[in-house]
Amino acid sequence: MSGAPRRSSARKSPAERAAEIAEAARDLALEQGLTAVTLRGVAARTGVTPALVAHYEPSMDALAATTFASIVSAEISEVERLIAGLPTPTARLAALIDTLLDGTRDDVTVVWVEAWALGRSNEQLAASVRARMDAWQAVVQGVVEAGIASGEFQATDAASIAWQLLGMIDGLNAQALVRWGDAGARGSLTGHAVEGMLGLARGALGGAG
Amino acid sequence: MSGAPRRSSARKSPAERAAEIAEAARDLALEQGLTAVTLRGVAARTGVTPALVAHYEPSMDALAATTFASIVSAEISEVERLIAGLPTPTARLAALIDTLLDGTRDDVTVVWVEAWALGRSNEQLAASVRARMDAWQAVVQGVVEAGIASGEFQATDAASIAWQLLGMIDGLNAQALVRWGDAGARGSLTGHAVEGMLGLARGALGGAG
DNA sequence: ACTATTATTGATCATACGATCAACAAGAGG
DNA sequence: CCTCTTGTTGATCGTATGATCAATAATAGT
Repeated sequence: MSGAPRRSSARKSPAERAAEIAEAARDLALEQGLTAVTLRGVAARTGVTPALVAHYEPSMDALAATTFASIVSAEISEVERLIAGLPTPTARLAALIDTLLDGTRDDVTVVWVEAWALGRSNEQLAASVRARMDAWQAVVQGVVEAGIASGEFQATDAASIAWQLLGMIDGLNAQALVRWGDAGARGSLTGHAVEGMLGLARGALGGAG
Repeated sequence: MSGAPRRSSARKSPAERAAEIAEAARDLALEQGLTAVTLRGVAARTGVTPALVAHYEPSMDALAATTFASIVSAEISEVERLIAGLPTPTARLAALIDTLLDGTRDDVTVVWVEAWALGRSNEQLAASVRARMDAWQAVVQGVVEAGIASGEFQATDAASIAWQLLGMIDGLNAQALVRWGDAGARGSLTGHAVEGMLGLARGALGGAG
């Protein structure tokens, strides 16, 4: 008799419930894309009513924006942690390229591509996309600047190079989304391309990982 | 009195009407994105009833796919025509990169980005995207192969290089969609990157256009 | 123990989407 | 001029979305 289905979800503190909703939205976005972050979808995943989700979130546009921010921020932190231990800018850049192109983050790529598309009708999301792009660029720019300072890289405009590299990575990952099959030589060719931008000798970035 | 609004649209031959609908869908996609290619949207633009559009198109998924194919095919033909007159593979590659990154095709870029996103729930569109990507890749690969044959380019895997270059271009254009403001150095940096891939001397691709 | 607060629900509204079908009307063929 | 074909419409169905609001129930405070 103890298993009698409770009609209403257990009452929780606002902070706890808000965290639950945010987590449900995040998981949903990673599994099925930002498009799946819907009022009813998030509600079902959290185990509550659509009305409660609406009660906690100002609007679904806003939830999409914060969900995107949460996912990408985590990605950035993860990569920062990964390259922090490496000794030289060259090694850090090679590792960054390698990990971002190894195909283990396709779920995040889906979120990026959808965010670009949805951003055209969701201004909050668009703003969040711009902010996260800036954050990514800052990370890459930092590595490039360090390489210039140490004399490893022959270049002047670290900011533009960072944008260029991110564009390459995003484009290749987006392609792989549709063309999963030849994820092969992505890494090493990108390495050669970056060597060209940085005035490095061929193979300086170590080819594929 | 002659201006009495006719209740029904003038009757036309199926071929003519089908062409009207296709054109309306195309224009709509270029102006507002593939998402705007809706039953009611296309109908309003054509000046007919939603039911008539449904009568001519097997499904809206199919219309999205053919509309995408139409737009991208036109883009490919245009670029092919543009580079056909140039003397060397180096000049053709430089012109190709330059025209695809000059920002005059942002409407097509929107269609591409939306197609990547929508393709996840529209299998016909996804197939169309794959086909058009292959077509683009064939064009670029042809130029690269010619450059290898003539000895201008130092490379072996023309196919992979073509994919890499297209990925770079797509990614940079997608970025520019959100970050329109610094469209500046895209071109020349991409040139240096490609020089790196092809074993060319720095500046061989002529820098920015 | 009683009350005030508020987390939570059920019902409902308005909108937009794709799709179908009987009925109408414009033109073609005899 | 009449009839048959068919391009075209109006109405309608089913679904999915975001959003709002009065009512309920569980907790916190006294």
